[in-house]
Amino acid sequence: MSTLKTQYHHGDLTKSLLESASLIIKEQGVESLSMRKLADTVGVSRTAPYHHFKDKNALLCALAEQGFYEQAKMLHSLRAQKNTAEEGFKKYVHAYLEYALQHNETYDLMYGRTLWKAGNPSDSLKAASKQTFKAWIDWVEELQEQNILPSNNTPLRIGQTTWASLHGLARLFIDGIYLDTEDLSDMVEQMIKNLCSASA
Amino acid sequence: MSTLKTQYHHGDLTKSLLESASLIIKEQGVESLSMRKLADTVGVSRTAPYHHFKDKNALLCALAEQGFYEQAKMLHSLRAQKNTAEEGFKKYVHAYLEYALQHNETYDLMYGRTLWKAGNPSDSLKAASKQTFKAWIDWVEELQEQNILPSNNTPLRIGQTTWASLHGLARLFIDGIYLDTEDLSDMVEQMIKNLCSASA
DNA sequence: AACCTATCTTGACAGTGTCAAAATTGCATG
DNA sequence: CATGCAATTTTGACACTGTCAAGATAGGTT
Repeated sequence: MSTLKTQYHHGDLTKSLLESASLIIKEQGVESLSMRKLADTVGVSRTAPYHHFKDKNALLCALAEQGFYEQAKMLHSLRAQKNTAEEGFKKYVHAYLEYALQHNETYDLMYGRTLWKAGNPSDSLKAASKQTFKAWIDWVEELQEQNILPSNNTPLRIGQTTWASLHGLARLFIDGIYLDTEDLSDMVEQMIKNLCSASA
Repeated sequence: MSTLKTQYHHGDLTKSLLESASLIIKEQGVESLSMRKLADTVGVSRTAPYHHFKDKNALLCALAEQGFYEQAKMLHSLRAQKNTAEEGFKKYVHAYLEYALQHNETYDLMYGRTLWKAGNPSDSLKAASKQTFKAWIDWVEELQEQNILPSNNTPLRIGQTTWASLHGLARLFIDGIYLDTEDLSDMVEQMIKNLCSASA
């Protein structure tokens, strides 16, 4: 038994790596995160990180997973507020996009091709994402009952399409296709109208 | 004056490079396209491509630009068909997603972060994209007049949000987040309902 | 025939991810 | 307390990447 599992040489390399990596991608983008530079900034040799993460892919998966937990926390705190169902939904949509834009690099890892297509999403990442999605679908079902989202299809379908819409909006900004963030709130408002109108 | 500008050693390297690159990304993804391997498959030395494209970035920009022209062609041929406005729109939505999924790697270059955020979109790429977008907005205006798309906002806003929705749907599949393409057509149908319902 | 210039090649450099083997170090046991 | 074990870190190495600089080649023009 040990009191602190990773107090050997560095302190807590795993944690340090994640924090440093998170900072680097936030400030310089995922593509300029290299295992070697990361090791260097943490003050450790090139290959040390490989004893804490199998891969660069594994490191990125861990970052993405953190993102899902953060996002879930946000969702829960929003649902805890006493809002009308409609207000709650609107606030969530705004919050979703705010999160996406503010943590754009993490968002990209969570929902981008880096991990899901080009990479190899870890089992725990898949689990985290699935859980988030399930929570969303459950809420969609409620919102349908409350006549806020359209009921012309199953919760799954409505959940998929509305999520896709938010996701698409997020990506346009995140990926640098749209740059005037001034238009954003207007676009979000219009998107909400699009999503809700079918239930009116 | 020369009859064939690039008949020197290879034939038409520029064209060969684009074709080969297009094939490689289609079959193996953008991330496994390397300038060196590309040069090799075309049968030319490592740095030969650099006399035809300043950069890897420039090569990718050219590929993306081609994509925009293809997509524009598709749009025009669809508008040439004699459809009701509504049918025309529906067909376009389906066609848009079909194109995105079939040419997923090109689509990613056209609308992804590789060029627009991490990279450096060329002027002609920007122009092509802007033109495509403008054509879309013009059409949206028509569709609003024909009461197919909602009129509760400007053509620009409606164009932005509906495009974002389609884009988001496309990305979910392209990026490997959604894998059951069986659900696709259902999701597209629902998406169309979402987009159009506000005008009913 | 000579030259110019577009084209292509060879050599080189800095950077990447990551494997294998060696070195270090802290903890628990004899 | 010493010894050994296992977790941790390092050094060395390899194959790969993009791309610059300098030289070779060869087609068209004068």
